[in-house]
Amino acid sequence: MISQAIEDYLRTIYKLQHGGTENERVTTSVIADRMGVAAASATNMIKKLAEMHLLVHTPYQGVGLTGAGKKIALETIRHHRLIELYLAQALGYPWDQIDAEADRLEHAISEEFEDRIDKALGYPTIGAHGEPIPTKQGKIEGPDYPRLSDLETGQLAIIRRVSDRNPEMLRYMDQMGLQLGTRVEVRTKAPFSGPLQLKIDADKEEVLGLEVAYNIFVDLAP
Amino acid sequence: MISQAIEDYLRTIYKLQHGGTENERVTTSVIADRMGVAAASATNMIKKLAEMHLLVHTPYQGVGLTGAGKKIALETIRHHRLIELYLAQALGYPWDQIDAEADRLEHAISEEFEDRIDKALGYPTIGAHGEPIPTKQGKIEGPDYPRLSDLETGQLAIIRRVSDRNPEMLRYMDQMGLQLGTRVEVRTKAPFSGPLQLKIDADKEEVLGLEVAYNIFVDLAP
DNA sequence: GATTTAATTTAGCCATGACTAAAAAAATGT
DNA sequence: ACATTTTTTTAGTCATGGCTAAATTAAATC
Repeated sequence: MISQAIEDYLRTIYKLQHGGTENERVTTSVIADRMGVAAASATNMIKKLAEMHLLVHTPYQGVGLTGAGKKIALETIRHHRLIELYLAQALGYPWDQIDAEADRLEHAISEEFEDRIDKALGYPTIGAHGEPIPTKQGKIEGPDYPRLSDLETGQLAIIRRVSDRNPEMLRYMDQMGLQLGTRVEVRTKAPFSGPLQLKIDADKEEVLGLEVAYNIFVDLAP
Repeated sequence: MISQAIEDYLRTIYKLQHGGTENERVTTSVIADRMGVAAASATNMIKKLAEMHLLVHTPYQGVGLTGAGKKIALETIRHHRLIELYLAQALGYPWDQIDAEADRLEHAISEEFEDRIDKALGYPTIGAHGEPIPTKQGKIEGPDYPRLSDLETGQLAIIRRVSDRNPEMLRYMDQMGLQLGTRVEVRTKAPFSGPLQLKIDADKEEVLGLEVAYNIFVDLAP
């Protein structure tokens, strides 16, 4: 049987394989860290998931999801993102709170519920933080946007996606007026990994640290 | 800690104490039956709940909730009924499906979520099957409606509440045009616990079995 | 009142998924 | 190359909440 814990692990592993910087090995300790459990607990679950053929484990090396594992991960991610979007759009939740709430709800919903909120939202393909929402068939695709921190002085862009990992950072972005669709222009970029000076929405100028900029993905304006 | 299982047991026990016919003892076997578990499992949980002072258990006699136990039960019932109503009103669920869905969701929601759907629904006091919704403070009150099966020939009444226990029965009521607010008139009542002949909504006549009528509560029209 | 039946409890087991402590393997430093 | 540190795994424990089988108590029947 597929328990909640299994779903959580698979989702976490999927996101580590993909979301993260390319070609990083997905190791026991990274998984344990993300799941907030002890390394031994992660080892146990990895062993179990390997026995269930949901992932392949090379001891001391890391894991990789199988087709079956990926399928479950994507279903779980779909649930999660649909719920997030529903919380934001239908119930007016701010975007820094939806991840935590969706974490709890995603395991409790039925297919019926998923279908109904999907319909209520108009069959969306993009989540509340700009991430692509996997289809019911388990397809996921979305553009590979560059990070705001990679832009050069003078470049103009539109915010298309943000990392949802740190709620405090999301709140900070809100404060700065940085949302999906916001137009930003890099006025100056300080050397040695310094902060960016941004023009936001052709409106106001702000200084933004590189760590925040690293978690914002943009579409280069033509 | 208050686990999901504890909440489920307390809610079930509360409903057995109140909802049911008066003065029935709430015994281990009745609880086990309603929870769908073996009697021994219920015994274990009852023991645990008694140790937590959430109920008082007289061995071989039955249980009674303490103030603390009742409080948790009512919170859980509030969650459940708010979710049910939300599913029906906001997502268009038919009333025979909301109980099962709410069962799964009720343990997953936060206070924040409860507050938001409460607000979205306009702070309702009556649930989707006509049951009173406990307040946040744990107060619950509602009229004691007579059962449709207790009416006499010729009486006119309005449906105010139905039992939500049997989804199939709810579906049947729907088919017959029996909903909250529906006006019914008892045309004839067959003797020896026979069926009722009803005029529904001054519209059509139908014959209704006594078991169904027993699960419908009505307001006597003046 | 004795016996049978039904309800309840006890005893002991299982799966899940956490944990700590210790052992083993891999990576790193000198 | 060898010692140290870090990562991973193994071993063994715990709490939760189910289960069955057997024992006990209460209720019902003769």
